[in-house]
Amino acid sequence: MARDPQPGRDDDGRDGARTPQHPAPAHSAREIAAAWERERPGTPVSSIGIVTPIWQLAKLFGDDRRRVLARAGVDTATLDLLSVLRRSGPPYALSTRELGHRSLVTAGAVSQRVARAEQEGLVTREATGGRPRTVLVTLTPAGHDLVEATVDQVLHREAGLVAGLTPEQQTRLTELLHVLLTDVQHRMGDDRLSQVGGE
Amino acid sequence: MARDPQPGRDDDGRDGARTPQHPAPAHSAREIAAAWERERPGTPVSSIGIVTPIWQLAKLFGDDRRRVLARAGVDTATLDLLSVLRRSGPPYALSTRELGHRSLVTAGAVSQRVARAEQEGLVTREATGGRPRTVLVTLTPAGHDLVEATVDQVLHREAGLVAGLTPEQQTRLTELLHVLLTDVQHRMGDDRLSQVGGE
DNA sequence: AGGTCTAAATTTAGCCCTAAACGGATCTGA
DNA sequence: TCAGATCCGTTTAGGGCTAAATTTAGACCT
Repeated sequence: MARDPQPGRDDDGRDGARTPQHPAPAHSAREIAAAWERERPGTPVSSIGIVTPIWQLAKLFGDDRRRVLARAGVDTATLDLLSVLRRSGPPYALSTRELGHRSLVTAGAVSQRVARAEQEGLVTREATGGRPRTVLVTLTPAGHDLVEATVDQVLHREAGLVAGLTPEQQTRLTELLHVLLTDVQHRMGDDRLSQVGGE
Repeated sequence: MARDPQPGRDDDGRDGARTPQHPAPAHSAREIAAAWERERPGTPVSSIGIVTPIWQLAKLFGDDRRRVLARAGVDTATLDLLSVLRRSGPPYALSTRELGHRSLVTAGAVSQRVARAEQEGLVTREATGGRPRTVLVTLTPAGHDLVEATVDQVLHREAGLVAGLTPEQQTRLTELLHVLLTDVQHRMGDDRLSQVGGE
C-alpha cells in the first residue's frame, strides 16, 4: 500500500511532470503512519517506515527501467532473463528451474518468458535428458548482443538515480538492506510462523 | 466480484506447506555485482547493492501480502484503494486524481480499481460538477469494515518480517530510505536529465 | 516388466497494470 | 458565440504474472 494522510493542505501544485502519465507525489511513510495513528489509534505501524519506501522505490525504479528499455525495444522481463544467462558465463546456459530461482518468479512465468525470448531468437531451448526432465535455455548471439547493448545504459542510469546519497550512506544502506533481505528470506522459508497471527 | 478466501479444497486433509510454487534462493546483490565484474569488466555496478535488494524485498513483501490478503478474499490493489480512503479520514472521499497520486498508479489503473471496488459494493462513485470534471470516490460501510478487518493483519505480519533488525537498525534504515526516496522523486521530476545518456 | 509416484515444465484462467486513444466539459480569446 | 486549447476520467489493447491444472518422462517398488 502507499498513501498519505491529509486531503486538504498540501504543497505540490507545481510543474507538470513530463513523464508519460502518472504523477509523482505520493506521500511519505511518516505521513502514512501518522494518518493511521490519527484514524485508528493502536494500528501496528512499526513496519511502515521500512516497507512503504521500499515498495515506492521499487515502483519508481521499475517504471524508470521499463521506459529506458522501451527505447531499445526490450521489456524488463526479457532483459532480466538474458542478463541472468549472460552473467552466468560461458556456455551461457541454465535450466528453467535455475532461472526461476534466480529471478524470483514462478515456473509458469519462466516458461512464458523463455517462449517469448525464443520467439524473438534471443535464446534457444533444448530438452536434455536430465533426471526428471530438464530443459536447458541457452543465449544466442543475438541475445548476447542485446545484453551488451543495453545493460550499461540501465546500470548507468540507476547509478545516477542513487547518486544523491554520499558514498558512506550508500555503503550503510547496502549493508542494512542485505541484512534485512537475508533475514526476510530466512523467515519466509519457515513460513507457518505466525502467518496471519490473528489478534 | 467478491471472491471467497479459500473455496472448496477439502478432499485432502493433509497440507501445511503454504508457499505456492516459487522457490526462495535468488542471488545476492554482492554475487550479482561480482558476476558482472567477472564477465564484463568495467560494467557500472555501483547501484546494484541498493537497487537489487530493494527490488527483491519489494517482491517478497508484495507476494507475501497478496497471500495473506487472499485468505480474506481481497486483492492488494483493492485494499490499497480502500486504505487510502480510510486513512484520509471522514468523509472518506477523494477524487480519482488524488487516488492516483497517492498510490503511484496511472489514471487508467485508478479507473479500473474503482470500477472493481464499486462492483463489489466497497465504494461509490459520483460525478461532482467540479472544475473540469471531478469524480469523487467514497468508502461504503462495507468497504470501511473490510479495511478494519484486514489492515492490522497485514501490518502485524510485516512488523514480524522486519523484526530481525534491531530497533537502531530499523531507525537507521528508515532514515536512509527516506532520504533516498526523496532524492529519487526529485530527480525523476526533472527527467530529461541524462535519461539514457549512454554511449 | 508393469504400475505407481514424483518432479519438472507447460498450459490455462484470471488479475492488474501501463500506454495510448477517446470522450466530454470548462475556459479563453477573437 | 464559437473554435480551440486543456484537463480529467474512461476505455482499449496488450503485456506480464500467479496459481492451479495438465502433461511428461524418469524413478521406485513388487
